Amino acid sequence: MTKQTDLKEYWKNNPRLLPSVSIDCVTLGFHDNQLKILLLKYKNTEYYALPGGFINMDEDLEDAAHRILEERTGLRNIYLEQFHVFGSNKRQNDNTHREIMAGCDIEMKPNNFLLNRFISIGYYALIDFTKAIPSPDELSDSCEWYDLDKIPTLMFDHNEIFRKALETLRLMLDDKLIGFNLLPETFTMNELQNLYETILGEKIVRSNFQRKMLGLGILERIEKKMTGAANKAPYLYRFLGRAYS
Amino acid sequence: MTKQTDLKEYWKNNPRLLPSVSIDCVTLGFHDNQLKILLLKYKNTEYYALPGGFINMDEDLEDAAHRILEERTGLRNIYLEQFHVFGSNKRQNDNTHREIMAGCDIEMKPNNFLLNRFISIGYYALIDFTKAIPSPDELSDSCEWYDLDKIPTLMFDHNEIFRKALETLRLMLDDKLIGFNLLPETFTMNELQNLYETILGEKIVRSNFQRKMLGLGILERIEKKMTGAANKAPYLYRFLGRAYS
DNA sequence: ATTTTATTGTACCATTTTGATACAATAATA
DNA sequence: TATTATTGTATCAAAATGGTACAATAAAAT
Repeated sequence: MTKQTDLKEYWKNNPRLLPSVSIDCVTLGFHDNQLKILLLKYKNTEYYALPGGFINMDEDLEDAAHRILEERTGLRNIYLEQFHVFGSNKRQNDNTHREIMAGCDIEMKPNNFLLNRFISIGYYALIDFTKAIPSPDELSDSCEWYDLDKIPTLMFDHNEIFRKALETLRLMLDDKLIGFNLLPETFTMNELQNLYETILGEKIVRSNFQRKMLGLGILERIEKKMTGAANKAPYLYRFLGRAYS
Repeated sequence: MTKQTDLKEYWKNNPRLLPSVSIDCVTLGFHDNQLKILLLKYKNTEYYALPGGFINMDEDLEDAAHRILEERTGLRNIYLEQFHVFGSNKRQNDNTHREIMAGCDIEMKPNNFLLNRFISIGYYALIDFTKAIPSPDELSDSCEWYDLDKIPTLMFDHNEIFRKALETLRLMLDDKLIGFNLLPETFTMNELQNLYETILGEKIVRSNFQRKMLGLGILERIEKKMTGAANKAPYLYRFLGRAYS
């Protein structure tokens, strides 16, 4: 499915995919003290979108989400969580689909698979920015990180999907200790705090944050990190909780 | 679709429903200090199931869930919340479907709609037990309340769906103040506490619970309720939060 | 009519958690 | 050696929570 002719054949015919159901992924990474989201831009259009895809006929929903994310990031065993299903009857737009396909020189017959109604299952993925290798799919010419405050207008209801993902993430952050999935193996307390502040969108008092985190008993203190800065060197920490799959 | 012949026609043919997607509802009520769940039993079988259904081609997902619940309870404007999608590839069993249909004297052709793969979107519904009028669907001969600790083995993955619903409900109880949907218009503090204890599965110290609930500023104190018991009469309260739709 | 009983509403105190400030320690620089 | 910026931790006040106590009271018992 890498060659253009194969691609055309694939999307012209109705492939063996589970009808009516799609997956959209809100894929978050953390870099330069900023939360970033991975977005696609379709070839020869101004349409931005969340990475997404469909479910193979014999594929578990969960597996499909992992497969889709692996194709966009190169990463396996990503931390992925379902957060909502978007099922409005009018969430799609046939013309948009046609323009996207036209951008790839693919003609859509009226009975094309994509022109059916789809509900979309939203997953959010928390990944280690340093390990991901974003790569566009066959229909898009870019797959890039965007700052959360610079998200462009997205296709269909994808902006709403993002909003709901962030809302859920904020709700679950303390409860499930999932923030660590966004950091590399080792990190300083300051990096962890910046992550929390960015996700929650509010400042936290440094000493209290440190007390809380250390009190959870989930951090292993490693050696000090000599940053080269003219001040006391911070410790590095490692997250002791189970690695999520 | 009330007569038997219509029913047969309906299920024999592939109706205009959104393929691959079903809805299952964990419908909870509170009565006699017990949480109850609404379950169906299919005609002439030993199969118990959550009330569920399908989505019409032009129907919003949310609307479909409300419609399905209205058919089983007679209630509109139920408090309904999506909590998870169940999408394992092997969650269904064709023989079970055939037995259920056989119990209704309906023959299933190999290409019958029901024999396709479905993912199921789980909703939990919190309803006022006193207002609901449970009524079975065309395929079942009973639609009844069961105590949570007396739930029989359910069809497919419905026991897991229930478990996940309860887990989500516990998580959301304090955060979203949704428990009130399970009570009638007015209630005593004791009834409210019993509800919380039942959902959370643990005892709460009475005075602290009262302090917490009154402190939220969401309860209006009405007149006293003369229970006829030989003790101080409790106040009745009304929930001041917005009524959920 | 008075006492008894069970439950309610609330006060009270001890403990824990949280919010905010202060300060000694320290890696690099001046 | 002093300076600077940041870190790790201590400390204190305020708020929230857990637990006990007790007066109030509706109906039943005496």
